[in-house]
Order: sequence, then C-alpha cells, then structure tokens
Amino acid sequence: MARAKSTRRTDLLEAAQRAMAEHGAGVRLNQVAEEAGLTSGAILYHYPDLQDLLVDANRAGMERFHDARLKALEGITDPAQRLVVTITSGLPIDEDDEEVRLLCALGGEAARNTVYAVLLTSLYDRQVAMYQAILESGAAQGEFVLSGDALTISRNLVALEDAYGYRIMAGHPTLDHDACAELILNYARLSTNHPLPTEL
Amino acid sequence: MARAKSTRRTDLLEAAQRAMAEHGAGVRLNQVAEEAGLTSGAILYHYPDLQDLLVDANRAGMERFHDARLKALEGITDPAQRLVVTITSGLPIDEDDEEVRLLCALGGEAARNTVYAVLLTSLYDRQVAMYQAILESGAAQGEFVLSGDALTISRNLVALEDAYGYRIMAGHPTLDHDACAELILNYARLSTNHPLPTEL
DNA sequence: AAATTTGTTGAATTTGAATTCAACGCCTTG
DNA sequence: CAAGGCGTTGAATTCAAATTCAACAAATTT
Repeated sequence: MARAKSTRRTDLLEAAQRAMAEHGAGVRLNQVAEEAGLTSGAILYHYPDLQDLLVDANRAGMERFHDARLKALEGITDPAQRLVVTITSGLPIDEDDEEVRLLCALGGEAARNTVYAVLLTSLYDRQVAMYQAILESGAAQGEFVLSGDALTISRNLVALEDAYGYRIMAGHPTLDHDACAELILNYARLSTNHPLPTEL
Repeated sequence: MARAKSTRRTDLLEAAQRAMAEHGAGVRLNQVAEEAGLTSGAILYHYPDLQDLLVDANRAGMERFHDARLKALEGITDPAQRLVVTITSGLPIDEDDEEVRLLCALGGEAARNTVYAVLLTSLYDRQVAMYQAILESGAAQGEFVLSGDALTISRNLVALEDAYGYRIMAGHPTLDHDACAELILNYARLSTNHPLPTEL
C-alpha cells in the first residue's frame, strides 16, 4: 500500500481534474494515470469506469471553486465589499487558471452530456443564490437601491462572470481579469445604485 | 463523380458541423464520414488532416451564425427594434439548437486550442461591434440614453447572450429562450433608458 | 512472524480507430 | 466512344488505447 488511504481518493480526483483541464472532456485513461503517477491498471482498480472518476472529479472541482468563493467572503460584512470580492473571485486570474479551465471544458461538454449539464446547472444556481443573498442584505441595509429584483440581477451577474471566464481563457487580447471585473462592476453599479469602489 | 463539385465542399463542412455538434471537439473521422454518407477514405481524400476540416467547418459555422443575425436585422430601422431582434437572435431556440451546440463545444475547446480561441475571440468581437453600431445609432437619434460607453454595454450584452446560450443548452429548468431574452432585455433597458418592448 | 488483504505493476490481449491503397465506376474531354 | 482523371470504396495494415490478469510488494491482521 503506497499511501494513506484517506488521501488516495483525493489524489485520484485531483489527478483527474488536472488531466481533464489539460486534455478536455475526451481525456484518456493513460493521461489520468500519468497525472496521478500510476499505471492505468491502478486507476481502474479504484474506478472501473473512467467516466465515474471524471464525474466525481468535476463535482469535487466545483465544490472547491464554490467553497473558495464563500471563504473569500469570510469576515467581510460591508455589502459593497462583499459584492466586489465576489465578482473578482469568480473570474480566472489569467488564461492558465486550471480551475476555470476545467469548468470551461465542462461547459462545452454539458450541451451533450446530461450528467455534466446537471452539475453545471446546479453550480450556476448556487452562485446565483450567493449573489442574491449579498444583494438582498445590501438592499435591506439601505446600501443598495436595486434596479429590479435581486434574482434577475444575480442571474445576470453570474452569467457575465461565466462568459468573461471563457473570454479570458481564450486569451482575448484586451479582456484580462481586471478589464472583465470592471465590465461586470459597471453592471453591478448600475443595478445597485452604488459606486462600488474597485479597491477596498 | 457522385455530386456537383460546387456543393461537395459545403457538404463536407456541414457534415463536420453536425458531427462535431453531436460528438464534441473529440469527434472521430468515422463519425464525420457517417454524417456525410461516405467512408473515411473519401473524407481523407479531400482533407488529409481531420483537424483542418474541423477548423474550416467551425469557421463556416460561425460565418453562418453571424450572417443570420445580420440578415435578421435587414429592413428594420428603429434602433429599439434592432436591439430586441439582435438579442433574440443570439440565443438558441431550445436545447436542440445545433448551431449553438457547435459554438458551445468550441468554447470548451478554445481554452486548450489556440486556433479555436482565435476564431471565437474574433466572433465575440464582431458581435460586440454589431451591438455597438446599434447602440450608437440609437443614441445619435436620441432614442437611447446610454448609461455608459457603447463598447462597455455591447461587451456585456454579448457576454450575457453567450452565457445564457450555455444555460439553455444545458437544459436549465427555468431559463429557456424567452426567460433569458427577458433577462438580457432587463440589462438592455437599464443601460439604454428605453422601455424596449418585447413584442414589435 | 505467518497469513491475509490491499494496491500496484507490467506484460498479453482485445478493441477500435486511423491510415493506406489497389481497384472500380462515373464523368469529362478529345 | 475511347481515354484519362476524379471520387469513392472496402479490405489490409498500422497504430494507439482499453482491458485483463498473474504476480508481487506493502500494509494489516491474527
């Protein structure tokens, strides 16, 4: 037995995440094995069906992504700051961001794969709920004056960060992380009637 | 010789589009051949490298998508109507829309494939330019009172339609074509100060 | 410390797709 | 209508990945 059992599963999931981020949804068993530093037989021992591993890996990847965003909010109480931080944390840092690369690969696959579609839809809805809570608490405190209902604004905010994630990952010459954040903030300011300073 | 030469190339491109829409970026030569009603050898005769065919097919698919949107605008002069029509024509009708399915597959691949990244980036920019022209002419006519510069608003409009395209294709339970159009229109109204009636 | 279980390898096998190509039918041209 | 090239097929070959499994090593139990 090469490793403590508790980390074995995590190792496999992370290897699968890296492999899928690099090679896309059509990633090969051997590519996952290489990423894990094992042979294909060892992978198969734990996951007789590669698809199951990939689904688990993606689920874990989404959890991590979502959790990281929630964690970035910890300790921040000002609604405006919460909103700015959330917008910033939803965009890839640059086009090498592995976490977002995985999500992009998934998005392309979701149109043809029900399981991935369900996972991504659920992630989208959870992110919408996250924005909604921020907007509503900000409105309740009188900080924000919403231009419409919080659900509509939240859906648009998540949609914007999703789309700009793709633009950044595709290496758009002018739309980098900061430019995209500013574009989304532009909408956020408009719909909250709050100046939302970029710097805290 | 089975067919008139002028349609042969088009046939192949369309077969490749269908095959890639159905099977994703990892589509097999045989799948393209089956879509075309030929054997793999025949495909290889015209395109020794499948990747070249796929790139050409995607380029053609984007042209068609963009041209269809421009055509939908023909004869419409009222800026508000032009804006509404453009928003509507950018979204897939339903989750079976093959044209958008192809674009989604491409988007997922673009994070890992430079050629596709360039193609998609250019499509994005052209669509931004399309919105920009509409917004600026509407502003010049005094119909729209823009909340910011036209480029910013246009970038956000295209980003929204891209993202909602993915949501619709992933079969979101509540976000269908009309719901998404309404969400985008919500932003469009906000940023143009125009009521933008849904029905013409 | 022997026996058992767990995880892993590497080689052999199977599977399936890409590639190559000789042969063939159809269309065009001389 | 004969000759030549074009487009296509289907079979043979090559190539690459998935799958299977006997054997082995490390950890665990008894």
